[in-house]
Amino acid sequence: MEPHQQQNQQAANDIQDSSSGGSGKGSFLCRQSSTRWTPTTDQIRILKDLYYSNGVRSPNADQIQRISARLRQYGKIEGKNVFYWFQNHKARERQKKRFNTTDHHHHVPMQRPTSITLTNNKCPTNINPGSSTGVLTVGQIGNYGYGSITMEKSFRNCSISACGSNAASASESLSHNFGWVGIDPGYSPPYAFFEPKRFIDGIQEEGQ
Amino acid sequence: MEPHQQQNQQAANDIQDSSSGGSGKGSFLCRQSSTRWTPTTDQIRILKDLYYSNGVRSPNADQIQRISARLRQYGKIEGKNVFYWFQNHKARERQKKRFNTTDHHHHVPMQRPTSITLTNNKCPTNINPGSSTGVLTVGQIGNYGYGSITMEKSFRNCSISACGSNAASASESLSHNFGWVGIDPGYSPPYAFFEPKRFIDGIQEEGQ
DNA sequence: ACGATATGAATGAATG
DNA sequence: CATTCATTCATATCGT
Repeated sequence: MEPHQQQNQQAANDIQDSSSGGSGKGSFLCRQSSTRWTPTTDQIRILKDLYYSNGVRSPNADQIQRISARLRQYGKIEGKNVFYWFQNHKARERQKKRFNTTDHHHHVPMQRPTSITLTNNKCPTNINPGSSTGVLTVGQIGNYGYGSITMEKSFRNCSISACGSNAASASESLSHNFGWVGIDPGYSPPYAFFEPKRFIDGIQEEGQ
Repeated sequence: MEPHQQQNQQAANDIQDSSSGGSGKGSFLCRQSSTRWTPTTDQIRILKDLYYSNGVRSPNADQIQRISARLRQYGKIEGKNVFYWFQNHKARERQKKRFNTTDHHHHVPMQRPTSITLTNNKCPTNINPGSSTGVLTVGQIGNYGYGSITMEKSFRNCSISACGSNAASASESLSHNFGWVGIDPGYSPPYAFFEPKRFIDGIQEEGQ
């Protein structure tokens, strides 16, 4: 993100409203997919300000509305744009950090290398805490627990296959089984609607 | 959501299994590297059909079993996939509406007409309904016509051609729409198949 | 023009 | 059910 944002851009704006245009692109009938939202500098500035100065990471619906309403002054924008922006910004900051922690900053492709892409995420053995790339993290409004990037629960990375327990799951891959985490009979979550664990195969026991 | 259906579909994934028919094809071992389910177009079509035409929102374990069994003929799939699909689809439909609408539906104790209810079709560039590749379109079905299954996209190096034996599935797509898993086509109960309230709070047919 | 990168958008999978 | 995370696709943009 920081490396270089798109600095140019006309603030002007807002562009074509709908349909239209046909800017080149070759295909008409572009259904909204073309011309994805391109934030203006002002919008980006405000978004980053919210992100870094106000600690906003995952705004809820209400906040999103407010934010998008505010940003609308600077160009066309929708709620989902704001939503995705925060999602992406957060995810990418994290992702970038993940590569940077264990190793020195190298130029890692980190993106599908056009080849094998095993994408084997190395379980970050130790994420060095406190490397908040300039994040101020003031206050941390009402977020859930994550506020700072540093304390993210990245244990999720270890993913399903490895983390665990036995490698037994690897065996059934040829069948129709589910490499899904083993069920834990007897485990009844408080908020149990029915979890997928229940019906996966033939198990599908009673309703909890 | 659907403006561009992506991903290489169809299974065959499962690691390098037998490369029957895989032939040279450039690089083998492309292997999709993803452990997550990638629904085929047919599977998506059916799921949407269930969702929009049959009002299926939160199928219970039993329904999930049947649905997944039915979808299995179009590609690898498991119960949890169906479960998650409905969960996500429903959640996103709501969420999108939530932060995109100008109207705050805050719990107003009484019916106060003052609410704005802009209800503007926030749908960015609404796609004309009914574009869902010929699904039946019974009842009202909110918009969400985004079908665009025909759209072809650039795949990555890892082509999926070897995947085999589907492709034919596209043909029958228009016929058996109503042939729901265990139900006789022809009699399509609105929401008959799931019993009201299973073990959780009934949420199923609330809205639309 | 391409190729690489940055980033918007979408969605499967989980968790609370 | 809502929220969040991870992954991947699609495309705008920049560099050479």
